[in-house]
Amino acid sequence: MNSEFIIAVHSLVLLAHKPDGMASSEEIAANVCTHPARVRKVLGFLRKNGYVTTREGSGGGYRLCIDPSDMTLADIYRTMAAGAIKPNWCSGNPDMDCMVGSNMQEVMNDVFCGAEKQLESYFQGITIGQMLSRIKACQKT
Amino acid sequence: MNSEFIIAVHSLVLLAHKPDGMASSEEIAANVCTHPARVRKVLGFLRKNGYVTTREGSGGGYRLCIDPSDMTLADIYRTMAAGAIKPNWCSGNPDMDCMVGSNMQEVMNDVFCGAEKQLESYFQGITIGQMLSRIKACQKT
DNA sequence: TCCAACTGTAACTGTTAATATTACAGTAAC
DNA sequence: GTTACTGTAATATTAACAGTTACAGTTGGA
Repeated sequence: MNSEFIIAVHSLVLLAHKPDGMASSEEIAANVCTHPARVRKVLGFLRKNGYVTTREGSGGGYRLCIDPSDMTLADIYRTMAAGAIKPNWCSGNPDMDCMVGSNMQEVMNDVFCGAEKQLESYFQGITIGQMLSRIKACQKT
Repeated sequence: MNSEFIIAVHSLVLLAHKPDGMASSEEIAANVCTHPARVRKVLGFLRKNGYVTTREGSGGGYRLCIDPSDMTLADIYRTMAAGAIKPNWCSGNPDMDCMVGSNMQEVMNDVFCGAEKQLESYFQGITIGQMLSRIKACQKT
């Protein structure tokens, strides 16, 4: 799994938690524990997909523009990490003479496509709002 | 996802397909498209978990010792790639002052554990025997 | 109008993980 | 005892990933 998915989710939860729903890349990076440039890259994707708005210049930053309970991890997965569970390495070779070796890539591909759908349906059931609730629950205990 | 999972599945399907259910690391490696030493490593794991038997020395090799229709991808996943969908990178830090940053690791971990279970239940529904059937179906078309 | 605080991007570096390769000891069949 | 294997460790080699630097473009306010 792509770690940009994690950065995206963490950033959105943080924005949902902030009273004014806004933060700079520097503030988010400190919370996520990474470099501001990386946060800007990830949140740039989220902006292009309509999850946040950005304001450049002094006093600028990122702001959530969707209700946290309407945003699922599946949306973010599709945006940031689609196809991430399938390994980039693959076995066999379609030009091969053997039935197994020549068709394995196609069959394996189908298997991972199914796995991806399964994963997406799981992520579909978790919203950013729920993530925030879970974090609050952690805090109490 | 770990590519050793793919090598394991491919090797087992190949063994299931062979009339005598047997092959050497060299033969398997040529079919999978990797190095024999890698195949030996992966099939060593499978031997330790009781899926294949090996015979050293001349005329030796690997032999399937479980019915292909009793062996699911979930078994292989647990053996070769457990925990593979969770990224090794993680955001936040438990020692942090912020509620979001300090609890994100734990919540994210729970999310990925759930995802893993979901994936395993999907793999549970696919056997090595079915993989071979799918490959035969590919061949016909 | 200039300065300070931001985002947007691209280029580059360093580090880690994945894969390939080599090597050789151990084992079994002929 | 020679040949054909597995088992395993060590060592390249390569690709992926995260971190960093740099700078142009934008905005708000002194």
